[in-house]
Amino acid sequence: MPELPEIETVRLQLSEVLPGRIIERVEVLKQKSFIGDKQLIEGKKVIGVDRKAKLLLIDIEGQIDLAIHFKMTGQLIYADKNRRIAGGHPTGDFTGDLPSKHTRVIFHLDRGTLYFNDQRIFGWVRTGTKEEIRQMKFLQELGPEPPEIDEAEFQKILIKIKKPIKLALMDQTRISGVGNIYANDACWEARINPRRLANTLTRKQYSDLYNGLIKVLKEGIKYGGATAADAKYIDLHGLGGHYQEHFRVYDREGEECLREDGGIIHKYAMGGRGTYFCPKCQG
DNA sequence: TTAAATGTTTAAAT
DNA sequence: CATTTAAACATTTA
Repeated sequence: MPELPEIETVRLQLSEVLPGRIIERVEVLKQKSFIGDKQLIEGKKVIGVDRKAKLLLIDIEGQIDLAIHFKMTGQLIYADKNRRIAGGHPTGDFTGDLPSKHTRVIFHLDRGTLYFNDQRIFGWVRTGTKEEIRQMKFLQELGPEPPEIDEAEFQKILIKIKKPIKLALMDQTRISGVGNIYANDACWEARINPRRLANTLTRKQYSDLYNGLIKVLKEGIKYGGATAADAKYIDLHGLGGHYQEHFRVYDREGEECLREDGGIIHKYAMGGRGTYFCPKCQG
């Protein structure tokens, strides 16, 4: 569930258990999922857990970072004899036997175990010195994330982009952290058609969009991110977030618009991603 | 059987 | 060269 609120939720949860732990051994089950030298972190202590947009950064003693990108289906599960903390793409792996068939990397800790699972193998785990990680192309090209830019800066960035507003919001090199769910919901909040070109909004629309985006991102974090609606087994164990119960338009095709204007949420593909909107209030 | 899935990454086109 | 679009990546589920 890789979007800023979901990764932030994972960060907050892991911050409760990882600091102070020693990574005794790293077991790589899928070579494609691991980049770098595992010996850089073996035997080292975890200092803290940070995040940059959708990238999770685990701070390791000795100026080392462990960067983890979830992409579409990555998940991180911490398990010890007392509890299990899971975040990322919601699947039965959260509560089933570990390692599962999707486990790609296992971090054996002095107390507990951290599993990196990734169904589609798009995600990656990477080790490096803090400098090496900072120099990564991905981080170098990342734009600012919404909470750290104000309304004026937000407008300044978007007015230079000549593509549909929803795609502009999802362009990580311009604005980072926003993915498909929150881009869809932010457009609804601001009553803007997702297809509208980013450089053609009115002053008020930039303002509404900025506020709408901040609102849905904050709400996403508040509810612990989104978890697939069909992941009941996860809710039963208290391992899932609840933003999905507050979706404005995402995954609501055919349902009534929340504004009670009688609109029915439509869905179509734009940029290869599901795009949802209400033809009445986002016409 | 075909389509789609919370994201980049790379190649191609403009 | 900078910007935008399309395909690719690999697997599972509807």
